[in-house]
Parts: sequence; structure tokens; C-alpha cells
Amino acid sequence: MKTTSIKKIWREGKDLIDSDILISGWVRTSRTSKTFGFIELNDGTFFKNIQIVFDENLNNFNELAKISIGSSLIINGKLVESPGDKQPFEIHATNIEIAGLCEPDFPLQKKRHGNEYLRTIAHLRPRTNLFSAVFRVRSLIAYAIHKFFNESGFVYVHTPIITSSDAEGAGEMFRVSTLDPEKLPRTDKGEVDYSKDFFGKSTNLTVSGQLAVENFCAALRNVYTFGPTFRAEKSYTQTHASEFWMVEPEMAFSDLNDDMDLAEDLMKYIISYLLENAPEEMAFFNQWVDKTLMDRLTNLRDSKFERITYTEAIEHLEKADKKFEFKPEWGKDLQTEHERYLTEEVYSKPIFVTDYPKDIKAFYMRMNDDNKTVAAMDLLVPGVGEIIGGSQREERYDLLLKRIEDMGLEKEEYWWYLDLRRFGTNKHCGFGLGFERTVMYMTGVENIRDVIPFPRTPKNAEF
RNA sequence: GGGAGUUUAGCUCAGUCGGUAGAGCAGUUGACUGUUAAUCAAUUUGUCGGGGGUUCAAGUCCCUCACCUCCCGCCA
Repeated sequence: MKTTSIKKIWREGKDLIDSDILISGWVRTSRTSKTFGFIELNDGTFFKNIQIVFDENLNNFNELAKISIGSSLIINGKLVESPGDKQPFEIHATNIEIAGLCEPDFPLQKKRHGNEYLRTIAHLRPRTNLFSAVFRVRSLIAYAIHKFFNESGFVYVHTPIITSSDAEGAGEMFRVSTLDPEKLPRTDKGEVDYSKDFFGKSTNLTVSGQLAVENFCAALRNVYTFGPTFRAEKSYTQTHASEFWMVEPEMAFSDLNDDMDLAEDLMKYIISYLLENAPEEMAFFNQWVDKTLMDRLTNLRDSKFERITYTEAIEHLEKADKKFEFKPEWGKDLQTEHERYLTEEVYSKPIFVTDYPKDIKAFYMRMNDDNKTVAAMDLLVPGVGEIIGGSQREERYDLLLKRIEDMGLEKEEYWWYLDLRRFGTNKHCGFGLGFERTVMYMTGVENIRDVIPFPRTPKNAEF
């Protein structure tokens, strides 16, 4: 007999009433009286459980009466309408095979645990309501992103994980090497001789796929990369991880407005997809994690994102009643407190901030006509802060070269990136969307470590 | 890199003025013919994060190390 998923039972329950079915899964909770009992079983296919009713006619009733939470069962039975008001149907078991008992030191209990504690048992936490919902939604968001780009004619490009260039000077990188740190080869000058390393040069884990994907943008037009990214900064915050995933689209013959349109469409698409395909999970988040979640998401889906320039943002901040720890000043980067004030208090919705001073942005961003600002945009959202960073790229060879030199970068490292500006250059743009920050925003979960299956942060690579 | 806080039972946490450690839940045992965080009764559990110091006496005060958490910076 074929196993029926609990998802199928919940979705098509009425059609299955009175039929014999086979299910399997893990005990979430059980309640037993003298001659009968109830088991709530979760099989991983659906957020909700199914209630199993068993009685003393089963030959292993005594064992089942004290079944421990977490045990795995294989159940034959009949699906019937339930007299209880908490569920429309239940299964009257005709046979229950105990596939694996759960030993008494199983750490998950029939009560709420703190997220901090659950992080220490990351191998078991996906069995909880919250984490099963988070990781199912994480998967759905990833799928929605691919679906969105695919339907929009974008080509998915796998950019390299191991790179030899410091892509944007984006901070500390993890070194990739097969050299023995105990006996490093040295040059005559006493420096480490990377020509003896595996790739014959110094290599690192990628901090961004953007420079690589731009090359494909000049060939396949609209492209995106979506993969793991690594940053070795010692960031102890709720929104930073050492290993995270990033979505980076790139569009040829497009400007910053096209870029923002794309970002806005993508965010809205993801929300619509989740509301349609994960209603149980979203309702759960709304009830237990963030009571404003559904309102926030539906508002975002239905509203136009605000677009303001950096200069306007500074003006807003300067005339604000609020006392900031750091005084807003044109030419300095916006502090987190500034960003939060703008997106949470002034607009109460996502906002794009555009046209930042050139000195606080990366070398590849396109110089504006004022010669002071670049065509950059950050998308700020309430609760999470910066979720997207993007720009129109500098397509003019001379200006790009000058920026590389002015910022003290090695132009030899970027020869192939500069080539793009020599061989049929075009106005193009793109952005990086923090995948985990998106999951946080869509679920209301406040810590990035709780939306990554096995999070990596400084001093933590357990599991 | 800078700053703050936390660490007590399996989990969540209380512990007053320094006087030798407690609650709820979980677990275990029993009762119960429709429960749903089931209920009721009984009951077990501690190197108070590690090390050092002050004191007649330290979970409590001081020093130090570690871990975790949070804020800032860096960014996504």
C-alpha cells in the first residue's frame, strides 16, 4: 500500500473519508486513557499534524500508551471524520508499527523552547513547529525567486565559489588554500609563495558573484546568480552571518530605475507566492512570531515603494525631532539608526535610497553627472534594515579605470572586468538581495541564525 | 575592531541584607471511555559556567578566563 502524505490528507481530506490509508511520521504529542489514546503525528510534508486514535484492540497497545515524543511510527488505519472540534478528521488505527522509539533524553518537549536553546540542538530543531515552518518557507522563497526570474526571461548563471579577485574590496575573506600552515613556502623576500598553492595564486571564497555575472550579462542579457557567499567579518548582530546566500540579478541596457522596478517586482512576487502556497505557515508566524506580519506583507505587496535620494534622506534626518547618536551629515554613510528611522518611522514601509556620495560606495558604481554621487540604491525595510544593495554599473572605460586607480585597487586584477567596457559596453545594472534577510522579513523571525539550517557565525561552525 | 548584558535542575526562570538552593514544566509511577499544551495524585533531579580572592561563612562581594546574547561598525 502506498503511503499517503499528511499534506494530501489535509488538502483532499473529504475525498479520502472512510478509505484505508498508510501513513508514517514522528510523534509530536500523545494522550492516553485506560483503553484508548491519541497520538498527534507529523510526517514532515505539512505544517499541521494528524490525530491518530488507537485502542486496546491493538496488540501493542501497552507500548503505544507510553510512546515517547519524537518516536517514529508506521500506521495503517481508516480516515474518519473527527468528533473533536480541533480537527476535521482523524485516523482510526488498525495497526501501528513502532519504527524507532525516541530515547528519554530527547531534548524537545511538549512546550515552547527558547530559540537560543534550540540553536544548540540545530540537528533537532527542524522538528519544531517554528523551524519546520521557517525551513519550508525558506525553500518556497528560493523556488519563488527562481520562478520569478525564469518567467521574466533571466538566465541562471552559476558563478564561482572560489575566486582569485577581491571582488569589491567587500571586507574580510576566507582564504582557500592547500598549503600546510605549519610549513609555508617562502619567496626570496620571505613572503608566502602562493605560486606553490593549489591554484598557483592566492584564492578566497567569494564575497559576491556580481563581477562574474556581469560578463554573462554582456552575453545573455538578463541574468542572475543565486548561491552561497562568505564574509569573514566578525559581525555580532542579528542580521549578519559568515555564510549566507545572495541573489544577484544583472540587466543589460538598463538603468537604476529599471533596477528598482525589478527589485520591487521581485519582493512583491515572493510575498504573493508565499501567501498562496504556505498559508498555514504564514498564519502561524502571524500568530506566534509577529502579529503585524500579514498586515505588513499585504501592505507591501499592494503599495508602491518609496524612492528618495540620499541627499533627501539626509535632509529628512537633519530636520528630525529625534536625537541620533551619530549626527547625520552629507558625505557620511547612513547609520543603522538613520536607516531604521527612515523606513520605520518616517515612511513605515520599504524605501529605496538612491544616489549616494561616491566616496562611500564601491568602485564599479556609475558616476552621476554631478560628479559627486553614484547611481546606487539600497532598499531598506522595517525590522531588517538593508535588504538589497544595488547600482547602475560604470560602463565607461576611462571613468571605471580612474575609479579603480583612485581607490588604490590593482587594475591588473580587473583586466577582464575592464574588457567588458571595451568590447561592446552598455548601460547595465543589478543588485544583491540578502536571501536570509528576505526570509527574516517574510517570516518575522528576528535572528538570521534562526533562518539558516546550520548557521555559521564567528566562533560557531558546529554541526 | 568598540561597548553592554547574561551564565542557577533536562527546559523556562526565582533566589531579598552574604548564613549552605527553590518554583513551574519535562521525566518516572499510578488513576481516568473522546483527549487536543488533556486532567488528577505521588515522586526523582544541581560541580549555582571555570579558576582565584575577601570572609567564621559566597549562588550572592572582588579579580580573571570562557561561552552565549545584544548594540555599534562592516554589509546582504
